Amino acid sequence: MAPGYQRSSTLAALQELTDIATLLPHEIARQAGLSTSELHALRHLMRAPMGPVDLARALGVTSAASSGIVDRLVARGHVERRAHAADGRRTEVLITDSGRLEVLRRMAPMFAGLAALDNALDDREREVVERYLRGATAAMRSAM
Amino acid sequence: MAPGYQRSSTLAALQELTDIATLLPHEIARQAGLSTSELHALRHLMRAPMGPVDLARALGVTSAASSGIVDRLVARGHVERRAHAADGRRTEVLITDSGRLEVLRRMAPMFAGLAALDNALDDREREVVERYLRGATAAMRSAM
DNA sequence: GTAATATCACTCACCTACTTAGCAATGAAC
DNA sequence: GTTCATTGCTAAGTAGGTGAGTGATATTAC
Repeated sequence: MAPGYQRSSTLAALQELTDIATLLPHEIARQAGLSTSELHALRHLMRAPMGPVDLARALGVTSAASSGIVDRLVARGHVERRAHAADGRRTEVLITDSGRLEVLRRMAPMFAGLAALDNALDDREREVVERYLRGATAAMRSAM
Repeated sequence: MAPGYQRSSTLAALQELTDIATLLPHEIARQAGLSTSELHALRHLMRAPMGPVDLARALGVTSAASSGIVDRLVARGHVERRAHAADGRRTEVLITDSGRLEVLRRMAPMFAGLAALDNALDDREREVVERYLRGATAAMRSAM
């Protein structure tokens, strides 16, 4: 936290949360024997299949790096490549059950905790929390 | 977010915040011409000088890597090494004005936004937000 | 006081995972 | 049919990490 800004308990809590949020993917990846890029790739692919170039954009890397990430995930049986139905240039990368499970079982404790936390909020509290979270996101975007 | 868990607006907002929080150091580092490890080193050193091994622990890297990080920051004029007053094995790494400014001026918009957000909370709201943030942190720790 | 052990900070060799540049195949626009 | 754009890859090079080892220094045990 910067000098000149009053350090409040909410700002301290936010700092701790964002520090943990940065560490978590590294730790989950380490447990799963993956790099953080591989883990993030699996997280994106859990939502829907995507092509390597789309995956590159989602991960913020080049298409060359994306090819390598997909190669390594294929080698582990976590994803598979398929030809695109309509566009001969493209491939589609789909997560396998192995890949999906690798992510889910490690993140399940977090999801359960977050769901319980969320369910404990009443409507008014939820509104306050959401406004704060969106405000914090906007504040961070202003430095980007 | 995992299937089976109800996706609420607060969980969506939290997801967006944690994604941004992960991207922000990369973007700040890129703007400053630093690696993310170098940026995090500067953030730690803004609080107090520390030795390379302490810095290694704080950053989660080996002492070899820490030496390299310090080397590169010295080369940029962002830190300096000094001999330790009492322990001949140790050095102390101190941030310079250049290094401090490099971090602060890029993060100032975020700090200002977060301070404004914080100041807009009344006591009851603050209690709700802090409880939520600490709960979210605990949920993430449970997956580590 | 001396020896054994531990710690600090570094160097070196090696490795991983990225980038840049370039290419072949394919699709879009004309 | 030609030109331009996109996809996805390979090859070469780079950045930044680790593990192992080293010398200097401090601490502990005797």
